[in-house]
Amino acid sequence: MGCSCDWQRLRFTLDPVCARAVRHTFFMLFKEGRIYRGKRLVNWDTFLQTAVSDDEVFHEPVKGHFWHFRYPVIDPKPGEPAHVTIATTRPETMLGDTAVAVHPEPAAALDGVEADLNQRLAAAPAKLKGEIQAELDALAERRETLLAELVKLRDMAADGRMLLLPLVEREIPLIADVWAKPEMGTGSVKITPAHDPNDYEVGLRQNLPMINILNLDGTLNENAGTYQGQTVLEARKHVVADLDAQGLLEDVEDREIDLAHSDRSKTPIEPLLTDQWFVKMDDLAQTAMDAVADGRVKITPARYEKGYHDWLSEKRDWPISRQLWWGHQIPVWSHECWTERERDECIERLKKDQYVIDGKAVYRIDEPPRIPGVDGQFAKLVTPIAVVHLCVCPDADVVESHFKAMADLPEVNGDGSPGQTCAYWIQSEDVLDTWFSSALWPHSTLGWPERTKELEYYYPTDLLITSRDIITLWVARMVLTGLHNVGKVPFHDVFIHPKILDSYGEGMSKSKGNGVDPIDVMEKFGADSLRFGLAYLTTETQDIRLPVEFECPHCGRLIEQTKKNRVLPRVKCRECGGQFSTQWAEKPEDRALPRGPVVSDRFELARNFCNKLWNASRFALMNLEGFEPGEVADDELLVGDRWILSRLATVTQEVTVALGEFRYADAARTLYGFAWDEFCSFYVEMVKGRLQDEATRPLAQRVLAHTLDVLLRLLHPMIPFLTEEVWHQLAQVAPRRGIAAAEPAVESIMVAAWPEVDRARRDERIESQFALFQEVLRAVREIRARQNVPPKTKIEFMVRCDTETADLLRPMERYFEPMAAARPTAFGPDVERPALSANVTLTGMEVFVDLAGLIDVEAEMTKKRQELDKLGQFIAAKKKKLDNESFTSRAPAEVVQKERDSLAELEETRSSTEAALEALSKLAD
RNA sequence: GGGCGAUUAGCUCAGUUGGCUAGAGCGCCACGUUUACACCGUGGAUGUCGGGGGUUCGAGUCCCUUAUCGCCCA
Repeated sequence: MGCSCDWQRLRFTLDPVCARAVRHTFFMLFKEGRIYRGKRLVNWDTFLQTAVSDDEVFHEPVKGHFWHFRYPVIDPKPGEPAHVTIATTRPETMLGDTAVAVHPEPAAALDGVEADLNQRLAAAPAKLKGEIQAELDALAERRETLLAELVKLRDMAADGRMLLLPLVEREIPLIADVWAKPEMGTGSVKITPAHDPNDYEVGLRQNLPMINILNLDGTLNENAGTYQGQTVLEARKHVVADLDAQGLLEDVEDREIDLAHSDRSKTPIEPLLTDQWFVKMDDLAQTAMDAVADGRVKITPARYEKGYHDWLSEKRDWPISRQLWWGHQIPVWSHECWTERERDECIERLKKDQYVIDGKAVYRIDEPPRIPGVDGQFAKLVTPIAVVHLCVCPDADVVESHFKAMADLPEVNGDGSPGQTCAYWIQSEDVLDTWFSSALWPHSTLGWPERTKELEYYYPTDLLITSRDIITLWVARMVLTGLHNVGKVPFHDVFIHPKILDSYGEGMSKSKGNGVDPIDVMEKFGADSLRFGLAYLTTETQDIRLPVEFECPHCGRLIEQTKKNRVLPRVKCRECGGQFSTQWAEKPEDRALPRGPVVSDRFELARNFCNKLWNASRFALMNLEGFEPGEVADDELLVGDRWILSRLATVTQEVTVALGEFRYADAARTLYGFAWDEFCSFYVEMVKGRLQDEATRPLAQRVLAHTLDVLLRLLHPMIPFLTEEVWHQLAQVAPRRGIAAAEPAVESIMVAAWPEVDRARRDERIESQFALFQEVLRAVREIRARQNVPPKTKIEFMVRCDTETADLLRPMERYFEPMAAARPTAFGPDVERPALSANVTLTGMEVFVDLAGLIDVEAEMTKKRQELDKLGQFIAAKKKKLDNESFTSRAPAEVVQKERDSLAELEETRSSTEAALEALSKLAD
């Protein structure tokens, strides 16, 4: 795409330079106590035996059951129920239950739900009212039958009643927690903190034990007692049967369950509680918030700052462990201590270690909380009494090998007899979240922690351009690590670009197959078109639709891209029946087919523009033969020259400002309009004649070469290849160029200076003079088209206007011939309307084309009537506005005056149009 | 559920601080290959600015509300 990458300094986050920065950062954070180990539920794929991220999980409804079980109450008091009934879709998880919850305020909770439903009922369309009413009825019923029971249970919970978990024979508490929804199920809910995300939250709130019953392969572990070794589904069957046998199965409902599946293995996900490493975010997050709040980092468009702040202000700790086979392995070595003596000896040894004393190795002791109430019970909890974690300084390899060697040290028992090898340091098998190394990118790539000259020179960088879904994952973390490690923000500006959607308004993704392969676009339209096309699309909005079609390589016809065909490796053309391959073609027989490229209007626009620019450049180069550089004196310049130079200065200004504010689409659109509608359509056309004449040629060449030179430089960021090529060709004919002073051009446009705004060239008078000319030219062309006068037939015209306007138009006389095959015969106030003529009335001007023998009176009269009709409407609207007292008295004076002037002009136009119509009707008679 | 964005011509999009007789490209219609360009030129047709309310002399633009769609977070 023509990106100017620094190919001399390639980096990959896993290479030694970046890896060192990762180790260094981890060590520092560990030493500062910002890294700790904690529990977290992950999506566990039991088939692949790996954790998968949330976006690799899809939900699919499957047929299942809702089983209602009774848990016996231990020592119920008189009047209290002997059982609590819970309902579950995953019976086997009851083996890991550590509580049953009821709502602390069941009546109030039901009131809330009811109020909510009533509100929805009032607002709902008629066809949904029935459904909501049914829900309300069910709720009322529930209030009758269940509420008293729930209140009783809540009181029992407050009184500390325990339940006996069946099969496992474990005592578990009845607790009050808002997670229990009185409107759902039985109103009581079993709590399995190690196997359900919501229950996990409850477990944290209520300080419940978390019992993991699952092995990594999806079979049950020793905590499941007699069910150990069974798969989840086997255990489910047996648990249900055993509870049934004990008379504890109350009911079974059929139910659709929204089950999470792994995208990769397509097997159901098991939520699993695992040990993970976290980075504490409290003050780190604050530094990143401050950097944006005080403007050291500016996010564009500004609305994205809100998301950045909201996310950071939650200060949620950053889980950095990933269970993947690749990545930076977490540089922590752990030792599990199963006895207090073992723990104490391990710590003693570390305290005396020279590396620890020198601060080159740091350790932390994790003492998992002893689980209350379940010790000695059926569930034997395999938890060491302490785990010592060691992190070593990455700078000295010896430190690491020193501790690695400890693994082999024989432990000596207190009585001097040899014991087992205990100081066994095991490195975590997990790897770091890729965002951990990516977060360091702005400084790790420059050699940090070394104070390299690259770091000195390039850091902080200027601008990061990225996608909005990555603001929190990446941008925030780069800011925070940059501040932590280097002490300075990594960049001053962040520009968030819009996202391209397909014709259905959906984001592009690999699984949907609706992505557009940029290689396809480049092969079909060229790299410049892709780049300019994208710049043209880069507006301030957040999404852009890019509908694409397949182009049949056999017949060239366009085939709509549908949800069906966009994922196919080969597509058959409906028109010609020919088959072609797509970006998904992998099999040799598919790849052998001709490729059907994906095309879009958006890239056609860009391609056409590049083509136009190329042809205009070609014209210029052809006509620069014999070019001689030379200073251009102001008084030599013609109106056309002054005009294009004035416009060039304005456009340079606009584009420079737009790029500075990241308004890429504005810059692209401005340049598109200038290059096509002004440079090509007017300047090039006007200069043609002058280039044929030896006397006028040198000056015209100098202005043309200069204008092209500046235009190329302005377009170069968006059209790098074409502009570079033209730049070189221009250097062949005009190695020295420029209008103020001819200077040698640099060898590549890549290193050419950005054009400076030549303010002195900006000339409003010239621009309005030129606008007059353009208006008259358009009028003449319009009459020709309207009257069907063949393009080659020369016509004559005259303009009635005031003398001032006539003076402005007269120097442009010569351009009407080449541009409209027309010759002006008179300008000024004395111009009389020719007998046989068509006219166009402009503000302050009337253009007459003498059409003796050519005129189609009827067509002309129709046109005039249409014009009068429209004018009448405009005049009526203006009059109404000006008759409105409150407008004339309250609107600013200049606005009112503007309206008055405009009304006067419209009325003038109307009277001359009426006169023209009258003259025509006389002719018709 | 919360946040952000979109809704303007058949399609894809512009429209700065309210002053608009609402623009562009593609597509459409008519004419035209004049020696840079048919990936072109000239001209033309096309809009209740999603719906409803409000503020204002004046609303595509500001406020409220509602609908539909998309994205992010829970």
